[in-house]
Amino acid sequence: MPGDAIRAALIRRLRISSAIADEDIKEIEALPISVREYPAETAVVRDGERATNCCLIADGFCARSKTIASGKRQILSLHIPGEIPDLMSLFLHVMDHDLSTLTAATLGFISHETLQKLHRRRPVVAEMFWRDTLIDAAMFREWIVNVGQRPAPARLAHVMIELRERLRIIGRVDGTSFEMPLTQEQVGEALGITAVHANRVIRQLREEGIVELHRGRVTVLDERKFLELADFDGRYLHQSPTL
Amino acid sequence: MPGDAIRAALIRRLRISSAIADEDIKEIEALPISVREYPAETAVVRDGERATNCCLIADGFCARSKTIASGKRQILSLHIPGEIPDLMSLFLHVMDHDLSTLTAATLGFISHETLQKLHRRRPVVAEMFWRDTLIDAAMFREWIVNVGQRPAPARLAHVMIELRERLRIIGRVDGTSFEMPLTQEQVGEALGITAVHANRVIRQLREEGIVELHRGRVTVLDERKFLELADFDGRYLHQSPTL
DNA sequence: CCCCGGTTCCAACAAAAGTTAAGGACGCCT
DNA sequence: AGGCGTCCTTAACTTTTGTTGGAACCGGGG
Repeated sequence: MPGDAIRAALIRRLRISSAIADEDIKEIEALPISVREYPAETAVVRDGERATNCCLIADGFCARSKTIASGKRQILSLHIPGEIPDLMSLFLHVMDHDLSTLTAATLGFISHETLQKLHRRRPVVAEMFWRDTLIDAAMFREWIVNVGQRPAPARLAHVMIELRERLRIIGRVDGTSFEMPLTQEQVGEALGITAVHANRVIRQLREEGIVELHRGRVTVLDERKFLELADFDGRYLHQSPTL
Repeated sequence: MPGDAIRAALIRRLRISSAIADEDIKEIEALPISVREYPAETAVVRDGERATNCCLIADGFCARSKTIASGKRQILSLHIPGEIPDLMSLFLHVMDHDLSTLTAATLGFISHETLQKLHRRRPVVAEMFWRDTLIDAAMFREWIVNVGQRPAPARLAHVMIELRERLRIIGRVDGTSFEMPLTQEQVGEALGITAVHANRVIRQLREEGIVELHRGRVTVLDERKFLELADFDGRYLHQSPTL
């Protein structure tokens, strides 16, 4: 049954930021999930749509974004397996942004109704999910700082390290390299710069022997320089449930 | 009793985004709140601190911000009376940013413990507060877009209009003008530009007869041009509880 | 196998924003 | 009234980023 692996990924991730009781795990494991495959570069939910489900990433990468009147697009966050990128739609039914796949992905859908019922039955689970949406917001805050205050090379390094720290938790970092399946166009949209400038910045970091980004994969060349450039403090990820 | 006016402001605001039952209003009115006065430009909670209370703005303006290693500061949001800017601390106990006053302010503090108990008693109230934190996140998303994709003059106009729409709800817009008590330094920190450039942009909008910002007060000179420049779509404020 | 479309890469030029430096306005305190 | 400090204002100059246009690369489909 494919749903099982999905549920396991979710539970593993929730454990990182909250402490869960066994009965609650059972409840989550019993959640009805309908699975669906998506090709790369496809909209899952669109800005303005009314959502009735939340979507759990079983496999693949997703991104959230907003497009303004001038046609420019801003990527707001990247999402990896085990995450529920549109949990917010549970109470904000009309989407205020897009959710789309970056790579081919398999997604599990859980209806809002099911989740609401679970929350009434198990307030602790509700709090866990609430906390998850709060971490989501914390990541947005850091993203604002990144786009607003850091020079472009540091912005790129920071996004890379954030992604790496999250991938590490699900065992998806392979030595000095990990996946970041964005085109340079999309890197630009994430950093608030043009694709041309994204290319310049990527090249600069390569030439300085700090980090390489090639075909959707990041390879760190000099960890010390990389960390120093990124100015990364992972506290905002709130990965410790004890605090 | 000073607490009453505070509670009333909170309830009025919650009503905008959620439908509330009478019993729930009674519960909120019964919440123990300890009131405290703050001078302008003072930290309320600091990045890294452990919070045990949430803070309700009774009067005055506040802002949330983060400071990076290089010393640069990014303002993340502005807050007005009736709001609870650090509701997120309820489940993210260690602050990942600063909350400080912009003007002299009177703040009401509600302990996390009290709120948790209320949530267990009244899950609907918990959902209301949850929804509030989700709207907070929606505002962060729009802030990312603003800083990442809009040219500086549009950024300024957008922040102004967002603030105006929120002030309007609490009856704080006076014809074509409203309060925005930021120094030009702070305007720069909000928009992700330097104070010098903030000055340039403010002057430009004044010279073009669009909007005037003087001594912490915005006066709109040409509403049509102002709206057009800002590219504002208020959907992200999620002000309709019916949707 | 080659062609095609989307990336990646690059250079030259234009525009936006940052830096530095300095004078002016204004409120506040004595 | 005078002095002081903060904010605002402006100019000249530098750096970063955007724009335009084009060449090279690469993978998939005919």
